[in-house]
Amino acid sequence: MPRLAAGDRREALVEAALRVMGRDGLAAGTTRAVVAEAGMSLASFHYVFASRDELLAELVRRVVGRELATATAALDAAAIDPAAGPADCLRAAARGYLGHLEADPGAEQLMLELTLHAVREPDLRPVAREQYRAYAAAAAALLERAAARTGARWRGPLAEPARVLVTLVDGATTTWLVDRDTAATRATLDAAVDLLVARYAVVPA
Amino acid sequence: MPRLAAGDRREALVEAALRVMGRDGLAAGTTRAVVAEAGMSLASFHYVFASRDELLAELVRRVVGRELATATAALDAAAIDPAAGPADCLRAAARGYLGHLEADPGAEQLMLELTLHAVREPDLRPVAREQYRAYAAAAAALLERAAARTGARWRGPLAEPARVLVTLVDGATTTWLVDRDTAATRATLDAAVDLLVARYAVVPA
DNA sequence: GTCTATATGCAGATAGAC
DNA sequence: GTCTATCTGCATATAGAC
Repeated sequence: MPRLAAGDRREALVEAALRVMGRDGLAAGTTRAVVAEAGMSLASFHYVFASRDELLAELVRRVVGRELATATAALDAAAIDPAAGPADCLRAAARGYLGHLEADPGAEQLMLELTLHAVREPDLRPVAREQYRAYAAAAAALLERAAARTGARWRGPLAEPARVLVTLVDGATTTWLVDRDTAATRATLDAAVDLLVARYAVVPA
Repeated sequence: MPRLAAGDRREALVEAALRVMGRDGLAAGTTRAVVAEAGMSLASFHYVFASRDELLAELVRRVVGRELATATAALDAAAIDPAAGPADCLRAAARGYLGHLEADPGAEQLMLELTLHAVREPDLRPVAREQYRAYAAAAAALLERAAARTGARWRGPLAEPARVLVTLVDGATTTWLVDRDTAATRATLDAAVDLLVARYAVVPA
């Protein structure tokens, strides 16, 4: 193995962990499985990470960052049609998410597993809180953007509908992972979006 | 230890597992930890359960049964006020659930951990599906009862709003477990109930 | 920086005496 | 039916040569 900078090695290990744990679950992502996937030795792992939990914390931060980037990109793409209303934008974003979930279910399941694990571990709890603060902020940004692009506006503070949105995506993910009923999940999200817009948005005539 | 019938021993082990895993998580619920909690020897475990997964399957079935009983009881209690509408009933049921979640967060977290674990294990996948079928049926029964008690009725098949309800409760649970913000979760559920009723219910004047 | 080899401990499951 | 003792394997983490 060539000599790698510590940062590059951390990066490679995070990517390997994502592959292994996405495929077989958080519990299957042992340090040994991760280094095998990365083609490294076990000692190299502990050279750049003090512990497995330190890897998990970095994993969450990295994936959340990636998700946020994907979400804003999807939203921008959805708001191109000038005749679209905020409900159309949000529906398109929801479908985008659902497509991503279908394409790589393991990744989203892993995030849920990580969240539940982090909540149990005192050292990782702050990471989970940060993760959900980021989700809420992203949801608020999504709502704001959907309104701005369609000339609508939202009643009251964004925090409430943003939290409803996060709750819905979380719940829809869990439910879909169990029954894999994409049509039903799409219907649920579509209905939820309509409800959200009906209650919180002011759409110009 | 006295000689116990196999059935009684299974029951005792399931209860012990619920305590240990509710407290410290699914991963901490090793066979050894469970038998220690139950005050039994390790061999007794394998005398009545072929494997740990068999215990987990029975665990899910038992808790789901208990949850369904609690949910219907709470609904009946909520529908006593003759002036209540379906939204009032559902709000009361949501608050009842939230109270239960606050009183014993570990139990609900454990159910989520079990669901995600079951989805990964081929042998347990059918258990998870059964669990969510039961949730959906319970949600439909809840909606039906809320309508019947208040003279309202639902538009279209119950399956769609029932799925929305399950999704919401799932998502609200995850979100609450992370930030423990009861007020925000209550607001989310209240808003969601209003939305649900506005879209799906026909309330008599 | 990178490796092999190892320390240490706990997991699920079983053997076999009583 | 119930127990102690044990088999077997894998976990995280570290020591120390190169």
